[in-house]
Amino acid sequence: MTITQLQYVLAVAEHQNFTLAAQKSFVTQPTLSMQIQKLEDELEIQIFDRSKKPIQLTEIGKKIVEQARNIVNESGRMQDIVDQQKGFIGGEFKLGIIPTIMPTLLPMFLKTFIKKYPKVNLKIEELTTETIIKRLNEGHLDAAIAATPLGYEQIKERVLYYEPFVGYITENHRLYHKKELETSDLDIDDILLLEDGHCFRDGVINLCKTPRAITDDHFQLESGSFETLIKLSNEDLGMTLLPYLHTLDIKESERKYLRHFAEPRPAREVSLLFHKSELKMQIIEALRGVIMGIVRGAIAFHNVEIISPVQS
Amino acid sequence: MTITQLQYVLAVAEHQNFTLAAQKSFVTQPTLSMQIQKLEDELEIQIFDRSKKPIQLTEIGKKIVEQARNIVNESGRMQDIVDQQKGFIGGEFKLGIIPTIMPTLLPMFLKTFIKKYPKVNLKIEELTTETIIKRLNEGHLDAAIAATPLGYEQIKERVLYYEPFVGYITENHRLYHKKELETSDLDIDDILLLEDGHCFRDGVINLCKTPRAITDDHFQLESGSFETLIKLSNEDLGMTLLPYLHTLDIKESERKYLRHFAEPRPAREVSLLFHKSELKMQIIEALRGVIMGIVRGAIAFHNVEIISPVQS
DNA sequence: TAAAAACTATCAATAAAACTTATCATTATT
DNA sequence: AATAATGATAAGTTTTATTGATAGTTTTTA
Repeated sequence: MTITQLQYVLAVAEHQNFTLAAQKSFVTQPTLSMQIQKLEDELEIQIFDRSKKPIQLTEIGKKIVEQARNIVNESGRMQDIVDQQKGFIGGEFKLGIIPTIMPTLLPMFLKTFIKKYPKVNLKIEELTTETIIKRLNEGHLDAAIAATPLGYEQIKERVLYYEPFVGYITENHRLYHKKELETSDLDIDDILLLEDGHCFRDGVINLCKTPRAITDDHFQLESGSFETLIKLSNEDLGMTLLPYLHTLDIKESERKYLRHFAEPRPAREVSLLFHKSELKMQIIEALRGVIMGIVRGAIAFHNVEIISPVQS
Repeated sequence: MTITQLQYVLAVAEHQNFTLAAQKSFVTQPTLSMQIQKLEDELEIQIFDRSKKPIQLTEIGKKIVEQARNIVNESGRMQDIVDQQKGFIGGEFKLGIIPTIMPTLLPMFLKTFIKKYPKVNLKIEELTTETIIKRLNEGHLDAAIAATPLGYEQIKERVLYYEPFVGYITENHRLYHKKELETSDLDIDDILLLEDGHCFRDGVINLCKTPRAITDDHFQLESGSFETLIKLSNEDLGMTLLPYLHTLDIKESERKYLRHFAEPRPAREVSLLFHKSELKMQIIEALRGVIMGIVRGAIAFHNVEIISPVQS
């Protein structure tokens, strides 16, 4: 049994197709077929059920894949150990970010990060939370930034900051004349929300359970942009909640519609996610350090109470 | 990086000698040298400091070895997974047993075990607790039976049974005329004990802290046999404590010296030990099943209160 | 339903690697 | 200083992984 064979198995398990898996592994299809057969012969089991199309894992195959992933991960960590010892922070690093965090957070830390760690070859992708989890489990992402808590067994979460929501309320709304909002003011049917996991923290109001928040009788919204929400809100279709950082670049003419909350402020928890195998942990820690530093900076220059990073 | 290379590294780390490590790995010395160099080149670090004699691990080398052991263990588990799926219980299994448990316990379960699991090629070695821990960590033992608790980070313990101690008290001893002993009767300076970890359980009296129990002013004892203790006791050098199973084959003429304890009986905890990686877990479970069954049997045929297996 | 496409297995040839024997260089031991 | 022990190096051999070509299936398309 070789590590290479295990990598081939993982590739086939993932793509459910020998030819494609071979391409992704940068070998020809016969190479991959033969190596997998060799492994199957050695273990005296069938890993894949080739009669089904697309190819399926056998029962035992699923366990083999799980263990193979484990071994391949642990092998990958060998280089991590060396890097860590050398104090080397570098190499390819794939980071996923959800759409509602990407435009506000990324510009804040990217420049600082690539300047501080020039040897890291950062590859950033905008992905949904669902895709992020899948990619992290498959090892195609090294880390991700998303709204939490998610509570996946295989994924670790490190809170970066809590981002309060700010109400966006136009003239004709019943709450327009309130100076400060209370969580008790909120009527769930009256708020325009995005689909991804916004959690009002500490269980004040937990909106996690509404995967597609906007399911009014009249319309459904699947856009991922707060711009859309603002526009809809301007059309008097309801109030909306914007994460604080998004409110920083709202047009001057619309700022008058912003209403902050009184304590306890509803907020979304934004965390750095990574696989529990903790591969490339030095880079993850470096990234976390940079972002947390930036967040502390943001507090200094803006409203101290707006962004509250986790104590540590 | 290959699994074979990692195995070579482990061999050298263990034997501190390339030539010997090569022999143990069933390859020639140049093969091993070259493969290790290749790995060092690939990782761009030195794993071994060849200037020191015997060869030493570098700082980073120690971490590499730790991770290598991890990967090799996980690789070994692949066959376990297959075996488990097939319901196959077989292959080589190396079991260590401490000297004070070996003669009484082994005859009780060996026949049953090899009959029930004929495909297991059991290799049993009598070893000290210290050696057992070392071998389990190095992967040269699959499991062991010893007095517990030991509390090693890397080693898991599964209690097999609690074996009460029975006093052996000759005519001239002050306690000879007591029908039943109390733990409060015991005078630690007056008892002949073996060196290995006898623990009076539940903190009644904890003798774990006396690594070499017999350190009288007059003599020291390093024998590992209760026979010796009995003979010394017969010479009026003090009373002794014998594990219950050892009292079963004491000569008729000496049985009159045996004194059982009143509750709470001091006892030693006897456990099955194995590495936390849980390699060959099916065989370990099979072994545990057989021994626990035998212990239950012993209770049925002897004194129910003598051996109390852990509830489960 | 026949033809085309997609996909995996097999075979022979080749490139890469792991391994061996022989030998050298260096470091301990006598 | 001689000897033994030990690891590195070199050249040659064996083994293994990989490739390109192709055959055999199954699925998709026309």
